Amino acid sequence: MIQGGKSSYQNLNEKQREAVMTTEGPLLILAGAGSGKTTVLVNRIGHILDTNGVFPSNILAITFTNKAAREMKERVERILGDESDGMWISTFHSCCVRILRKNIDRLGYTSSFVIYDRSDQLTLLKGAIKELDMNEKLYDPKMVIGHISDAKDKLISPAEFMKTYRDDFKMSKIAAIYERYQKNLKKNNALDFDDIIVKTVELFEKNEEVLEFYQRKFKYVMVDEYQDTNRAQYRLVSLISRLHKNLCVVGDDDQSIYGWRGADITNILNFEKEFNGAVVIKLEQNYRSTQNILDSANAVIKNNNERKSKNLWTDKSGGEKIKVFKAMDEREEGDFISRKIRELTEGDNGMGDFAVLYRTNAQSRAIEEALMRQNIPYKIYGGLKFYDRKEIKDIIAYLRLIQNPLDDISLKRIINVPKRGIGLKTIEKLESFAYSKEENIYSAMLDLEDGLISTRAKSKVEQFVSIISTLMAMNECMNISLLIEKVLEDTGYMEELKNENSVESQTRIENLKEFISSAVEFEQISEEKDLETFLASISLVSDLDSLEEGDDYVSIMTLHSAKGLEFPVVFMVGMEEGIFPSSRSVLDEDRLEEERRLCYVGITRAQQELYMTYANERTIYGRKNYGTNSRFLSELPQDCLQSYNAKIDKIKNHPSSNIDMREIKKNFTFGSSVKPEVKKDIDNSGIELGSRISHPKFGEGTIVSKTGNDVTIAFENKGVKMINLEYVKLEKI
DNA sequence: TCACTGGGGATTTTT
DNA sequence: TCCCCAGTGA
Repeated sequence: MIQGGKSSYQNLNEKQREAVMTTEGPLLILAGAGSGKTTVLVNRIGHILDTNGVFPSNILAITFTNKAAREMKERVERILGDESDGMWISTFHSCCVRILRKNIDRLGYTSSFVIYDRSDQLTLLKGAIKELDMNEKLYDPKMVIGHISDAKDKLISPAEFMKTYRDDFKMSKIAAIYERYQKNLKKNNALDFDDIIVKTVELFEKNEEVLEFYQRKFKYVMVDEYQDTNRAQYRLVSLISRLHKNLCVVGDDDQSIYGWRGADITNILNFEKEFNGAVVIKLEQNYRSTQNILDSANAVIKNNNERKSKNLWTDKSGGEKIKVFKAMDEREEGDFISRKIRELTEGDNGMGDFAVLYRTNAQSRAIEEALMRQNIPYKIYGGLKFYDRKEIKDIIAYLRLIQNPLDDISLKRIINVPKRGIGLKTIEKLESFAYSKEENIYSAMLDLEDGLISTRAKSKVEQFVSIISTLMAMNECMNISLLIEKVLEDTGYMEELKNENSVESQTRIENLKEFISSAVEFEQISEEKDLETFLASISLVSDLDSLEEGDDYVSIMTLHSAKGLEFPVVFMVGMEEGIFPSSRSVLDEDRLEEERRLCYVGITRAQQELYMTYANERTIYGRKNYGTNSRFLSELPQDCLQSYNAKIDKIKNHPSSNIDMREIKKNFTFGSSVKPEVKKDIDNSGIELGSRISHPKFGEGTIVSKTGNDVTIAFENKGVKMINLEYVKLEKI
């Protein structure tokens, strides 16, 4: 039945084969970096299908990224061909969207729901705060979104949230905002990213027969990157697999770097406890990197306490040493990298062999400038995403409104884009009118009462309605790419851009054209070709999906974005205390361990060569900072290293800083830009870890860490702040 | 309604 | 430093 079926398992190592053969019951595969987990998953799927009575449609494989899903799908198709039809290999989100489209009416939404991204969320949330007559200054929307998202990750409903924080003034206000926000989402027939998971769980828990349907369907469930799952995803997975119990999860606790996004590392650490009779298989043989690279990665990660022990090994012994370079500043750091790349491309390496990885996006500029100076082609991942561009968001807003007229957020976005003389006042009136009738803005616009708005405004609104309703009719009979062109034309959007005739408007037009071609491509490859599916698919993609390895350019990106990728030569830059590990994590053991895992992820991206660089002096947000080497550098084994010029210092937090971290976290404020007051007026020798000082503005505090001229101080009632000694005079107490 | 300005804030972000 | 947003004046 399967081409090359069993015989191909001969290429697997013993552990891998064991993982492939273990198909029944709960299975945890601890797959170290580069240990061939996708190969195992793909072969395992093939093996499951060898079993009598199992069909492709009985298999569900879940990944986090589209890229991973696509890769797995391709590889499965390669060994199974048409046999793979009907199998679900998709991301958590697209799998849930698929389920919701069918059944969400049971939760009071309609199947034409739209998906809100982060900026839509923010708009909606600000509206909710306003409706509740609260002050945005006090309830910072980003902070509130954080709390809401956190709650959703943990499946905490607004009501439960309220109950938990009944006695906490501020948090109970946030609970009220959460409740209103959720109500408004529903009113707009919209889901945010978190809802996609949460609502699916809700659907399953409230509708036994729906759950049963999927439980029966999916006899075998596989989850990739299990270390990144949150509570909600954990719940989802355990619900679906409860009947057959054939749940296989693959993950690496050492690569858990999304804790701050709600990923719950205990999901993987406690798997054996949660799922009775679970088998655990460790894949420790690495096929990617040299021994030196692996030794370094192992040595760094060994400093973490919270982990399942694991030791990567390879039969590729030796290899190039890890090269450490100390630069004067970020400019020299960049030049070192571009020189090295030039040098190595004289030999066997192509531009596509290199990646430059940094901790924060802000670091990309110095790197870009250096690469440009040497005329090195590069591609940057992250930063402003294609779908985040204004013109793309505008056209998407039009499409969303056409699909789902309940979507007030999209309507408000484009009602006056391009300018049609419908101003803020008019929109406000329309909104409160709609609100009073418990309707959405668009439907309110369909039958306007006389005298509500001026006749001038009224005729403008009617024009707008007529454009949209025509487009809605067109959607019924037209394919998407054509519809998009119609939208751009009929709304006057394209015309306005053309009239502007600037370089900027030109790129916007280019981007819109690219958007149209993405629609054309969608029409060619997708089974369902309706607007609904198109909009969902673009809400669920990221720029990272477009990364193609082997191309002739250097890839530059954050360490987070690099997870799952590999490159022959990797540069990890900005290896300085305060940058990496970030100054926000050095005070907290858990966060520091996550930074260390991020470092582990970075190191294990390298196949042959790894460079680590740091700078003495770095300008951050227009201010000079002086740094010391990252503690992670000092954790590397000496005999794996080759240093150009660096003497690596050991970094330690003050051991006896007997400060209660929980207390500090409560009112953690960071990076208050302390204005230059008194110039260098401090005897640096007076600043020691643990010593008590007094700050002109913040009062008394204790010094908890020190890097160059930056000291971090825990203040009695102002939380923790980082102070640059160059600008502020501190008095020793 | 729109263009300008000044203040404040600025990890990481698979979907 | 650079970008976003709220507030202001024409």
